[in-house]
Order: sequence, then C-alpha cells, then structure tokens
Amino acid sequence: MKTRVRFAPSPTGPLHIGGLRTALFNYLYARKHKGTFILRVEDTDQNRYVSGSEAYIQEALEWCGMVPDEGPVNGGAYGPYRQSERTSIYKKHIDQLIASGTAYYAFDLTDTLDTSRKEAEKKGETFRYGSHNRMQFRNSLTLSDSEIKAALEGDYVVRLKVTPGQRVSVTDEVRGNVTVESDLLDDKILMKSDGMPTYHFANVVDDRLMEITTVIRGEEWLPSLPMHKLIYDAFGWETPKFMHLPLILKPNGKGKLSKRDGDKDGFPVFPLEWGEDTPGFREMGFLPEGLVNYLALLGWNDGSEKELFSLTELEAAFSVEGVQKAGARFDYEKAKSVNHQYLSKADAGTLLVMQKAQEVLNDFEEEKQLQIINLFKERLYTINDLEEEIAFLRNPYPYDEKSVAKIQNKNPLMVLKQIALLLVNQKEGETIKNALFQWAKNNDVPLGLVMQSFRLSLVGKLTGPDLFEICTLLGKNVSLKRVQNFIQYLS
RNA sequence: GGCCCGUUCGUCUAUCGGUUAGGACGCCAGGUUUUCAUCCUGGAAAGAGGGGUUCGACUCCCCUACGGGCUACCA
Repeated sequence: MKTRVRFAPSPTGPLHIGGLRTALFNYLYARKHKGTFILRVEDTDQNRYVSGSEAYIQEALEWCGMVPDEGPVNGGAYGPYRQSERTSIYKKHIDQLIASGTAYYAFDLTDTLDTSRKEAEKKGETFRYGSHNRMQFRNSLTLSDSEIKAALEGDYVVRLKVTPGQRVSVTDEVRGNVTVESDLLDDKILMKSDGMPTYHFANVVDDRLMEITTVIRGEEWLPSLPMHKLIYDAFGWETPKFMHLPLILKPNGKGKLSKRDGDKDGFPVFPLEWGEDTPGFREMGFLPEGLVNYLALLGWNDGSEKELFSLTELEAAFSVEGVQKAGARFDYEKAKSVNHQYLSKADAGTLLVMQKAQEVLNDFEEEKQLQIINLFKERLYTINDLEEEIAFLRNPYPYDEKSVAKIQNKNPLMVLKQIALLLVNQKEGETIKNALFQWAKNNDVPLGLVMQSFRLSLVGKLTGPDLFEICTLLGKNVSLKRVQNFIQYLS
C-alpha cells in the first residue's frame, strides 16, 4: 500500500514552529517512504477561523521547500481538502453511526451541561457525559420517538455511544501501547449543533477516506487516541498507524512554546511574518535550510553525531526510531548557530536575495555587494547581523572610546602617519600589508599598536573581518581619508 | 483533582546490559606572527530518588518525585 500522510492544520492564525515541525516530519516520512504528502485544512470551527491563515500556511511550507503533493485546492479523487467543503460526507457518515446505534442524538442545552460541570467540579470530580449518566439527559436514548422527531427540528448534537467496561488499546509508533478504560471516556460530540463535525470525527473520517496510512501529529492528541480508535471501531474500520510527536517547550519556564515567549525574549515563533509587529524566522534573517535543520533536530536524531542535514539528507535519514519521546525545549541560540553554518557556506548570490541583504546593500554596485557578502558571511548568525557588521562602511564614527583609550598614550600618531604615507604611495591592486609589517619590524613598533590604530581609523572599533580586506573594500582614497581623519581626531 | 505521556551535562541529544557516559549549543581558558560575534585547541558540566531483576544496570520492572499534555458543541 502506498504511504499517504497528511499535515492537517487549522486556519486559526499563523502556523507556529511546532506546527511547522509536525509538517516537516510528515513531509520527511512521506519522502522517506516514497509516499504522498497531503495538506488538509481543518476549518470546522467557524468562530476561530482567521482569513489569510491558509495562504500563510502554504507560503510557509513552500518557503521551507515542503510543497504538498495534494491539497488544499486541487480536489480530485479524494474530494475537497477543506473540511468545511466536506460537510455532506460527514453527514452521511454520522447517519451511518446513528443507524448502527453507535452514536445518538443529544438535545441538552449548553447551560444544563455547564451546570452539571460546575456541580461536579464543586465535589472535586470531573464531569463526564457517558454510560453512567447518559440516561439522565435529553437524548435519543431517553426520549420517545415522537419527542425525538420534534427535538430534531431544533438544535442537536450527535454523540458517540461508548460501551463501558472495555480496555481500549492503541499502538503509537513512538511510545508503544496506549491503553485506557472505556469507562473513563466521554460520549464525545461528533457533530456540533451547527452541523459541523468536531475535530475527532472529521479527522477519523477524512483519514480513512483519504487513505492515510500514518497519522503524524503532536502529542497533545495522544489522550484522545483511544477515543479515535472507538470511532474507527464504530465504523468497523482498521486504524492507520499513529505517530505522536513530542511538544516544543518554552526556552525556560513551564509549558509549551507560545507566541508570548518570543515577544518577551525577542525571538520568532513563526516561520514568516504575521502582520508588521510579528516577524518570522525569515524576517529575522534565517535561511529556510537553517530553520528546517534546527527543527528536525528538535525531537529527532539519526543516532549518530551528525547535526547538519539538508532537506534531501533528512528525507533519506528520517526514521521513526529516531523520534524522541520527551518534549524538547526551544533554544534560539542553537537555532542561530545552525543558521550560522548555513549562512557561512551559502554562495553570495543566495544571500544577496535575502531581505536584509537587499535592504542594507541596495546602494552598492553589484560587484561590491558580492565582495561584501563574501567577506562577512562567515561572521553572521542571521543575515540581519549584516546591518551592524557593515555599518562602518558608511562611516566609522563615533570611534569606540574604550578602544581609543587603549592606544592613545602609545603614540599612535607616528604609526598613523606612516600608514597614510604608505596609502598615498599604494599602487592599484596592491596591499600595504607587507610594507607596513616590514616598517613596524624595522622600527620596533609593536604590531598590535599598528593594527589597532589602523583598524580604529577605518572601522571605528576593534572588531570585524581581516583589516586589509576591509582596506581593499573601502578603496585607497576612502582609507586614506579615514586615516587622516583619525589623525586629526587624535591631535 | 482525574486520566495519559515522559525524565542522560543549563539546553538539544548519543548509548539500545559490561563505555574513562560521546557530540553540539552556550559558558570558561588558550591559539590563529593585529582585533573579533569567525576559525582551531583545551576545560568545567549529566544518568531525579528509592526498591527490585541480573555476575553486572543510564539501559529491563515497580514505587515516589518532578515535568508535560488532555480533561469544550477549540483544534
């Protein structure tokens, strides 16, 4: 049987990296098994629907290089990939369960249930609508045929009729068997009063109809897995395989990663920007390869010490055995470090089209842009670092006071005048490096003083790439001018 | 509270009964005939606790603790 997996997000806002990683693992699983990667949109909650999120999700997947093989627009043999467009399918399947007696109508008011819930809570218990109390409520199990017929004219939901006294056991590919007593399970609502299916029902029906072979999703679904099994059972269907992924946790503190954590500590939690106030990894200067690689490492490894994987390498290396059981804390420093590796290896052309590079390099001529990128790329953790790195190219001011203080009383003027002299006599295509070093040696001038004075005049501080490269980049005239300016400043 | 899942350096992780418990990020110290957020070398840093099983447990089992998730007509 051909492997088919699906990534099934809800369009309730931007996809965050937890969701993106779920998508990635689905994608990798599909590629590894030469299967099909499907994007299904679970838009059954009309209240939480946020327009633009579906497009966002697609753009994010595309940016990462994970384009779905099916969905969400190209219909075909499996019908629509948006659940809101599949309501007739769910209706048909609900009727099937009603007919077989594995589901029933319920007419209870939300208020009634809320009250029951509060009463139970007062007693320190959890309210459950199930075999022990379902006969106390208004539903098609307790009402007469004529009452049911009348009630069906108004609002109603459909609930799963859970058989008590059985052990429900399902296998998860990552954790092994998960077992729960059916007495503990709710008669879950399968169809809401607005006619939309709940997640649980739509999910099972669609996974079956779309011939999904392995369900790969976040660990938050693990507790409802036994209930899903019961829905499969109600239809007499075989279950697909299940793989529940560990959650991505806050960098520090309790709980799973949320948007607020990013806002607080200044790191992105979304792949792409969502509105102007919320930049994504792309806007923060990440290469998609860097993000994808880091995300793959969060909760998975290939059993070796290898850490750098291209998407293609991941497709081959991915395996269920390597999936971690415990939640993984998000670590922005590590993410940047991975990104740094990609940045330093990427070719200049790739880097130049990145947002920030465009922005800060725009007014240089193309050849200069390439020179700059090549000189600086090994120093960047994100492409956005470029802005600060090259700020001195426009001007080296203000001079870093601490650094100036370091050399001030060591007679830097003598050195600077010599540098100026060498620059004046510098020929096209030559560097003054050798001449300068030779002079320093002959006159017993410490090299540290020479280099620091020179760097301070060109850069304004004591950091940056190779100084003579910088000198070449700035050109003879600008370099000379800066040295003269610094002489003036010190005098 | 109930149920489910988990637990190796601060963090991500290797180990699938016998290892000086390895790597990466971060941190610290050196080095790269100049700086540095690059690069190289070195260092500090871990099996939650208690019981078993076994000749031998980080590894298998149980208990406790801790962490996470779920407990909606949200997904």
